[in-house]
Amino acid sequence: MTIDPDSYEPAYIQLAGLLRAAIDSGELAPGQPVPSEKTLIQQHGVARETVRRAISILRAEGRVQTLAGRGSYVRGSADEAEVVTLAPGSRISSRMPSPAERRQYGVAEGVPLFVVELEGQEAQAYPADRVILEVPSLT
Amino acid sequence: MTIDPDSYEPAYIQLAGLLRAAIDSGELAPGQPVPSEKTLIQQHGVARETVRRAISILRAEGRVQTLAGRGSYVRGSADEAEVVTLAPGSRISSRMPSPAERRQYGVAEGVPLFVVELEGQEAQAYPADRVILEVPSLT
DNA sequence: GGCTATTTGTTCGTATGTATA
DNA sequence: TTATACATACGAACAAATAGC
Repeated sequence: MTIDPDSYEPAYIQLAGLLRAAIDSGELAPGQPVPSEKTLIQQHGVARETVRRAISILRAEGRVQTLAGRGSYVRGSADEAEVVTLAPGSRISSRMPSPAERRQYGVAEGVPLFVVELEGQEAQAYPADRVILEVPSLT
Repeated sequence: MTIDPDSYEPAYIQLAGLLRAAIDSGELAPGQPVPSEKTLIQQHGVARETVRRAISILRAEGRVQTLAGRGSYVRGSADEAEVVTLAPGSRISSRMPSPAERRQYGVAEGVPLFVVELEGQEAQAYPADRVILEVPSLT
């Protein structure tokens, strides 16, 4: 699989696609490191910015986790997600957090934020990569 | 308000903060254009990439909308959001969509995706910038 | 503790293409 | 057509974090 610089599709999108496919196929299994930037630059003959943009896409999709000075690692599909039960009448929105919200709620870079609002109560927020919301069953 | 290149805080984060504050304070009102890249480069004495990264942050937060060849514009806070009612037993997660998902569900660039799963049914997905999820009241 | 190699993070410069006015 | 503005992509440099010795 190679990257076509003349494609209508930007190189960083192509590279993200290659890496996404490798993850989805199991070629890159959870816990395994994604090849380093330098390796990807050499393997695909692209610039560093192209590699970094591709990685950032996978990070935002929750597929990999990047550690400064170490590398990027494939995340498990359902690693450890806390289940939060929703109260009746709750309204849920999701968006990217501001830095202040990232700090306040402990949200990783590139990860969306859940905002749960309930009439007469203060809004609650959760990192979307570590929390699943649940509507209680009737039983 | 100025940007300090020697700060521990990256210049693009500082600039995003300045612009965010300008939007939140109403100095930049909904519908108004954000200053152009060239203007921001000159006003703050930073490189183009610094400006572009700052803008991309605001875009991901849903605060601005960027139109190629024109500029970035401040988005209205609660423009028009569809309310989707959740069935009992639903489980909700949120993440950035892959390109295929963006096409399939009509999600704008930099906007998270809601994924609603219900036992025994196919998962449903919604663009998080146009949809609010609601847990029905008991009444 | 330090030192070194590796890797990611940030910033600048430059160039080309595309879309809009 | 020209000017403006955003999108992509290359190269380069230095800083910061990490790991191993």
